[in-house]
Amino acid sequence: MAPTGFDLFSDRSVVAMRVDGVLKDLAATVTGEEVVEPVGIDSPDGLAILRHSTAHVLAQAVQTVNPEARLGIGPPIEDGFYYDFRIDEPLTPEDLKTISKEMERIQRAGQRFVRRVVTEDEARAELAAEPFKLELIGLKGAAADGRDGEGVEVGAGELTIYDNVDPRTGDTVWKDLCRGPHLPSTRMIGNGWALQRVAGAYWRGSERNPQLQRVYGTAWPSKDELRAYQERLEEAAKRDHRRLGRELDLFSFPEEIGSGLSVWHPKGGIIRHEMESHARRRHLAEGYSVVYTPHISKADLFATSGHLSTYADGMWPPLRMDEERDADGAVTKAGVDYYLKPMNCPMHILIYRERPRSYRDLPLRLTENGTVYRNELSGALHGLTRVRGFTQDDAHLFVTPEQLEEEVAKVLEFVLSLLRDFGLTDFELELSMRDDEKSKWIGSEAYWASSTDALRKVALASGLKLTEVPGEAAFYGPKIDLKVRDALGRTWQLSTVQVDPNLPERFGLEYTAADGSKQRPIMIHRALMGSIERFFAILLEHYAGAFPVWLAPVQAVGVPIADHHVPYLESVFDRLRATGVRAEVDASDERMQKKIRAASLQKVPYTIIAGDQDEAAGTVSFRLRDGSQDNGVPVEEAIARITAAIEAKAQV
RNA sequence: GCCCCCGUAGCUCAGCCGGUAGAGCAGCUGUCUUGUAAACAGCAGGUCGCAGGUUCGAACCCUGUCGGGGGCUCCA
Repeated sequence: MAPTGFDLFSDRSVVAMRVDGVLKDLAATVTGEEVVEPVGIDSPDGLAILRHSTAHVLAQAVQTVNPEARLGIGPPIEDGFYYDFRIDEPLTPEDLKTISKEMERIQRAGQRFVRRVVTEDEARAELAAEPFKLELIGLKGAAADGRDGEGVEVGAGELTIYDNVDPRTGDTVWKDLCRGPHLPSTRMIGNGWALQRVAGAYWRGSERNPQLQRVYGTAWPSKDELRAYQERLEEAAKRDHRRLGRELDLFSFPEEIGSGLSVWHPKGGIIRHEMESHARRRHLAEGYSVVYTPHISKADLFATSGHLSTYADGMWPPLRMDEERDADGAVTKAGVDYYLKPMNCPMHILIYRERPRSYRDLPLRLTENGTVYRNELSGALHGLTRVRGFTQDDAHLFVTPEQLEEEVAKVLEFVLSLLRDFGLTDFELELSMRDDEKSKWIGSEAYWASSTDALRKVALASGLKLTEVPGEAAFYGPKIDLKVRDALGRTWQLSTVQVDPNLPERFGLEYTAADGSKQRPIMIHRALMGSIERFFAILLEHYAGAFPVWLAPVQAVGVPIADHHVPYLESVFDRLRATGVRAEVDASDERMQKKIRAASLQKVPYTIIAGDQDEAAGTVSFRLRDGSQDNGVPVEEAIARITAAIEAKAQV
């Protein structure tokens, strides 16, 4: 008899195997000809299998508790799994407890996951009560027919059903259409899992389809790993910028103003001001010109740019100006529609077009922190990262085709350098290109080839990790996106550099070349932080509120040991403030311990303490955010230390 | 926009089956003057998001609406 994975691997942490590169259940047989590798539960594949099997147990539990529940899909995802159900009554947190109990019961029963190959007709008969599964069978059938190009590989495989078999009776207690593989038994799931929440999700991701109830869960090889994961979530929650924004009094979203529209409090305002003014100084040094444009414009501008035809849904509704009506309400004079701007580029283009341009003017680099308004879906709004009004640190560079590559290189170098100033260091690039689906793209083959090539060269020269993604380009040109990894290891897409010959075309932009001919410039769209609000949120979470000294809203707080030390501390702090340090003495009627605690909760970089000893010696005592002390520092040195840290953009 | 959950003092939260609200912190006022994360006492603070409805009576039940959260969707 041919051996199975169970014969080959006795180690209990092996949950599946890879046979000639294909994942299989341990129960599968091998001939001895293949290359067979064990899949440990700790490996990425093993974890996915664990989570997938847990999702199955969830589904079985839901159908046990509520036999009316119909099954959607239940795949493993990062850190966990989900399963979608159609249930008439919405699931409550109480239901999750009941379901968890049932899942534990299924685990204890030690049901075996048994793979069974079925024909399409058999599958349809067995799953007649599961409309969504039938739909999946139909999709797979279509793929097998070769009608869907990418389905060939998938379609070549068989339809399989996994039976959950009671080991004592040998009865099949539950089954599900599934490709597998699975753990050998429900018992191997262990106790490292938890159900997390319920959410709505459209069937197969389309809002035209019915909305199902999705149960999210997480699963790990052990309870300890589950706890560690839960602690990571708690740590992330503590850093949530919405929470820190409130605790540190940085910004808010007054209901009276409207959803997704932020106001910046003094402490948030000073941080943002420092960020913006530093960036602006560097832009000026880099040959950019600062421009300002209004927040609204007549509809024509966005008709010319094309935004109104392709993006009207994402724009705020128009404001109608100067319309006149008679007593009956009939229009006697047509009004003009104005729109809040969703992008700055059309206005920058108008600045370019304001006078004839020569090749000597190029590259022309226009930059603006331009506030734009987009009508985001209410359900998509999220703190500062997804809002309806935000400020782009936008730039539009007008170049000759010959200048494109060199200019893109300079932009990328500049972007990286400026992001490093903010303490971000871990970057990756993504090059979005066209694919072969010709109808989607405008512009010549030669243009795509040369511009994509220019971006690729620049990206490779940066030495950063580069991923090429065909098909992801804008319809008019390729782009480079820059992703950054934060202190928690999460990646954020920040900067983007896009090549665009389309808008210059639409607006008929020209420059006079050296030979006197009229030529069309190419435009480079470039956002660096992207949205300043979102960038701020990312930095806030990256630093957990403990900003580097130059960004900290209050850089030093003075804590007198007793009231009569206030004048001495004030004399030191007067000098600090004179050098531009944001420094305040806490002269309130509180215990010094409490003042230290307050400064600490506000994440102030330097707490400066002085009592009799310091006053007598002409020194102060430092307390840093990590609780460390440096006592008896001469005033002169203390001031130098703080100003040096600000100057160096140091973290302390 | 869709589904589910939530909305009580500046913040965090309590308020059993309907009987018109309570704590801690923060604030203010006093007392105490103290070497590295919370002194003590007192005072003040809410038409329970808003608008309707049911009821003798609503923070609590119903409807709508605004706002928030988790997802889905979208992201030129």
